[in-house]
Amino acid sequence: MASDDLRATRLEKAQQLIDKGLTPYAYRWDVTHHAAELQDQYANLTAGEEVADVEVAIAGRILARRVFGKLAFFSLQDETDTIQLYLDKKKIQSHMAAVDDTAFNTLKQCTDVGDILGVKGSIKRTDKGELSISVREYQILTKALLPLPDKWHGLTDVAKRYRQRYVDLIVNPQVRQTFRRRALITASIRRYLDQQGFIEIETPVLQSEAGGAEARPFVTYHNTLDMPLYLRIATELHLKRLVVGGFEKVFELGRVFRNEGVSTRHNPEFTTIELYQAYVDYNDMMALTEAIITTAAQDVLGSLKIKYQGAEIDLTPPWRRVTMHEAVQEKTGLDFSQFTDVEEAKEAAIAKGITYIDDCESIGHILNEAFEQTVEAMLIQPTFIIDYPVEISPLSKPHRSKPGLVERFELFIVGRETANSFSELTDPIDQRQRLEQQAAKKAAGDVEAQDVDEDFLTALEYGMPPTGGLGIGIDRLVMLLCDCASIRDAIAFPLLKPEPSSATEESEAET
RNA sequence: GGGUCACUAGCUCAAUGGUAGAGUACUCGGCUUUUAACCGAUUUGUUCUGGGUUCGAGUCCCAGGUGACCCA
Repeated sequence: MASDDLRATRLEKAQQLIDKGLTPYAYRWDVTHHAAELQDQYANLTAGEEVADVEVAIAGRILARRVFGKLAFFSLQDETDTIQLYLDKKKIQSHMAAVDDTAFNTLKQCTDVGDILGVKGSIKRTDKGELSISVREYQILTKALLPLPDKWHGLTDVAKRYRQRYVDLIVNPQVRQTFRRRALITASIRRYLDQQGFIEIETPVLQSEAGGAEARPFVTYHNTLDMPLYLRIATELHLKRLVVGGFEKVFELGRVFRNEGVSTRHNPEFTTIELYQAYVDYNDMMALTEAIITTAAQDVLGSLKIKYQGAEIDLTPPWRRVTMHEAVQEKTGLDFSQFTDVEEAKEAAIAKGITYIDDCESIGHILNEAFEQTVEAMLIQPTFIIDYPVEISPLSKPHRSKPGLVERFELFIVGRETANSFSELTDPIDQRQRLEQQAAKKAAGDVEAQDVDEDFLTALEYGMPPTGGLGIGIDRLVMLLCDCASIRDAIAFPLLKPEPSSATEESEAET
């Protein structure tokens, strides 16, 4: 096959290096500069000008080769940027005679696009205006055996980009930028919370009961304890135990796992931050949500006016606050607070075109369906939807003035739920009843309902201070701030089905 | 879960049911200011998989795989 031919050619070149007493896989290279530094430092160097009395050393991957008889130009890419190498035969041969008396030929014959090269040299800007390193010495640090994708068209096959993210990262600079920004976003959030006096405490991923959210968990098994375990679906119940224990500002930024479908907005493992602050309520959490997200946007993008998939989003606080009832009434004309009977509410909703509500067992559930179907996608600018029905909020404190509702909000940006928060339910008796209702739904076959977490209830009986809690979907925040259309663009290694060929190899290996 | 679309050389893509092609990459030769370098030459295939229709299938039909988009 042709790919094997290409590989064989490169293996042959690696052997040629060995035959010359060189190695295709070096041990180290002293790097003094990065490409971006040099581009910046010599930005004012004019075309044709040289700075011969410096020596810089950089290393990176060869992205392009333009080879002439006694001169060559390579483009070298390191983590920061690319820079051109000016490779003059005479200069290289005179400096490298001791190592390889045919050093320029070796460079021409044994290097390929994709190889990793270390170079030392001085600085010049060529007559054509390209900043270059005028190379005195080089070393092939790593010989690549596989060719990079087409230099002009790049790698566009979406499946291949996700499966071979390393190739995607090499050839698509904007992908590197996304993951650099992702790291800046999480660092910004941690820094801000640290400044506010929060501490991060890690809670268990493996749990005997998966609670804190309505979702189907992954199941695993502990051999020596001989018991099933669940991968956490939320960090909520353990962080609240820490509040009971006396931590007043606590959070965890980490991975949770939900055994559900994959889409442009869902990956089975995703990252959330949950934080809990004693002695405050959901109003304080709205202010904190604004602060965390605007700080991250400023730190990463330097602006609160951002573009997402062509839409202008203005993150300047304060963000609009509207109750779920008002939002639904605005779109449908239905005032769900007027209904007293489930069937009556159902008929009214169906008349307005709301579908899939046959199984709804409460007015609150119908309201939520109406919200998801008519309002959610319209919430492009940041909007807090507040005051949810108690039936869909088993962990929130009852609203202090609106019966049937809880003190809860969700933040929507570009039509997507981005944060979820409530005044936490601290009454252990009420909490027990709500969890028992969940358990009854689970017993009736609802795979997303939670179990009664007895130890959590015990903790509440020792007394939890009034507490505001907040969860933010980090992947969705990264999507927003990095302009990613799919959650897979915000996750370095999203979950994919194994390729068919590797699956058959595995089944063969079993025997 | 349902619908639509895609899958051809390492990469990006062509090909009325009638000999599978181009660009790029690779290989060889030339070249000291290129930057998608250029010029000349050679080479590159499980057309996603398995069936079927047909004298003949990359193309039409059926089933499956993987993915994208939309809907739930």
